[in-house]
Formats: sequence, C-alpha cells, structure tokens
Amino acid sequence: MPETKLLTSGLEDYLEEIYIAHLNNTPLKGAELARKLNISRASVSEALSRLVARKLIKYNSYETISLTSKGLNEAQKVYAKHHILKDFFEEILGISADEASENACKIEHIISQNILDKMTKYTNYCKNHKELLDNFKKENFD
Amino acid sequence: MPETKLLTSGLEDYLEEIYIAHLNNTPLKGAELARKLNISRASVSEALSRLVARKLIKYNSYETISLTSKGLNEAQKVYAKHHILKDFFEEILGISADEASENACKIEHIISQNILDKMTKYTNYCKNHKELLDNFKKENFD
DNA sequence: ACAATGTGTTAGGGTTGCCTTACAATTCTT
DNA sequence: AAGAATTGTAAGGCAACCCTAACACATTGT
Repeated sequence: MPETKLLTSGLEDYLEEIYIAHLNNTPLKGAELARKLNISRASVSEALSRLVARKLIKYNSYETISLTSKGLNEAQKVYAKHHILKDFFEEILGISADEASENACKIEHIISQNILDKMTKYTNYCKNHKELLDNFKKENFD
Repeated sequence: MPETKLLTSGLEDYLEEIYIAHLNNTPLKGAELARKLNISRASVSEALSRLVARKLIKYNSYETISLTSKGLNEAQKVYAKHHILKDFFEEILGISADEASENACKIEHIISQNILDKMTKYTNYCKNHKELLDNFKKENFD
C-alpha cells in the first residue's frame, strides 16, 4: 500500500486516455492526446516527460505513446475506479452517461479504495434486486 | 448558475472551516485555522487575503475571522455537499465516520449538484426502507 | 510593566500544471 | 524532392498552493 502517491490527478488523466487508446488499438501521439484532453501540445509534452520520468510510458518524439507494464498497471487501476463510479451514478442514481463519466473522471483520483469496494458490492447487490431500484425510480421521476 | 468557479478547492476548505467555527460560536483566528488545517501560518495569511479579496470573509489582523453574507452563502453550500456525501457513505455504504468525512472533504469540491441532489433523494429513500439496507448489510459483513 | 508567548506578515523559494509564441523536426502530399 | 501540414519542444509567463525564516505586533501572566 503505497502511502506516497505515485501520480497526481493530472497525470492519471493522461494515463487513462493513453490506456483507452491502448484498449482501442488506436495509435496515440502527443498532438492527438492534446486534442482529446483539450490541452495545449506544449503542456502535453511536459506531462509526457513526467510520465516517462516515472517510467509509466515509453515515448520518443513522433512515435506512438505506449504504456510500460507499470503504467498499464496504474492505468488499469484508474480505469477500474472510473468504471465503478460511472456505473454507480448511472445505474443507481440514474445519471446520464455523460455526466456520470465527467464526475467519475474527477472523483476517481481522490476517493478511497475502501469506499470503491463497498460501492461495487452495493451496485451489484442492487442489480440483483431490481425491484428495490424500480421502486425508488417510481418515486423519483423528476 | 456561475460557470466560472468562484472558489478553488483550497479556498473552499478554508471557508468550510471558518463556517464550522461560526456554527460553534467559536472565535477563530488565523493561527488556529492554520493548526486545524495543518498548514503554516504564512499560507493561511495568504489564503485569507484571497478570501478577503473575493469578499467572502471579513478579517483584520489579530481579530476574529468572520463571514460576509456572500461567504456564508458559499460556505453553506459547501457544507451541505459535505453532509450529503458523508451521510451517504456512512448510512448506505457503511463507511466509518472518519473515512466518510475525509472523502467527503475532497469530493465535495468537484461533484455536480445534480448528482448530489439524486444522492440526497436516494439516501432518504433508503432510510425510509430500512429493510433493503439491512439485507445488503447481512450479505456483506466483511 | 515587561518578558514570554502567541499571532501575523514579508520575503524568498519551490512545485505542479496550464498557457502562448516561436521555432525545429518530421511526415505527408503532390 | 519540396513545400505544406503536422507534431514536438523551448522559453517565458502566470496562478494557486505550500514552505521556512525572520521580524513586527499583540496579548498575557506574574
């Protein structure tokens, strides 16, 4: 259990986006990443250096960004968190996919693992007992 | 709906602490605030200037910090968010008070109002249907 | 009243992270 | 191959936070 945080929120966002490209088998370069995250190429360039320094990605100018195994590991953790949160927001609270994702993206960096674990169990429990949720929804058609 | 954020996360933390002192009728000075937040007196001094500049607090050296009506308003909003999150974590997910509070403290600054609203309704719904929660808890005594 | 203690500010630093502008290197297109 | 387009990097800035050290000012206690 690393008490010292390896990654800042910002770097986790970059890493996550790189991971998504990896999942999609889509080659990703800095400029494209900048577009995706709505950040200047210069800032992305800096961030990639930081990620390389921390040995989370491999990257040489003009080439495709790739994850090291350490980076893949970290990215998967972040991505899993994202998923748990998004799922909860959507399925339990009935939030739209976009809003759920947006919020998950910010919260994933700071919420404790313990809460995420409980949340996972909870969401699963509710999915297996649909009737409970249906009742809630019935009472809350805004 | 102010699209431009009035307060950064950091300033919201200061404001919240000031608000709690206000609720408790406890006079609060900079040094005490520094102790509470575990931050140097110098940093607190800076932060207070920023809060004064934004007209959220009234403050003169060596006097007690007080909220303007604008500040009170903002503080109440932050505090309400904190409460909703903490309550949800504790009551629904069964998280300890400390951990619930710690997490709420970070998430309150970034989560959308819409999600908080739904979360409030949801928590209330569950409180009125205890049996559902009891079942969940029975299946999840870690 | 005056020393000890507590409080606040300034000055000088540091980090992260973002920006723009300008230039360099590469790749694409014709 | 050569110019156009894309991509990357440097340099210089800025804001939010945080720190320590040193000093000024206030309050308290004996």
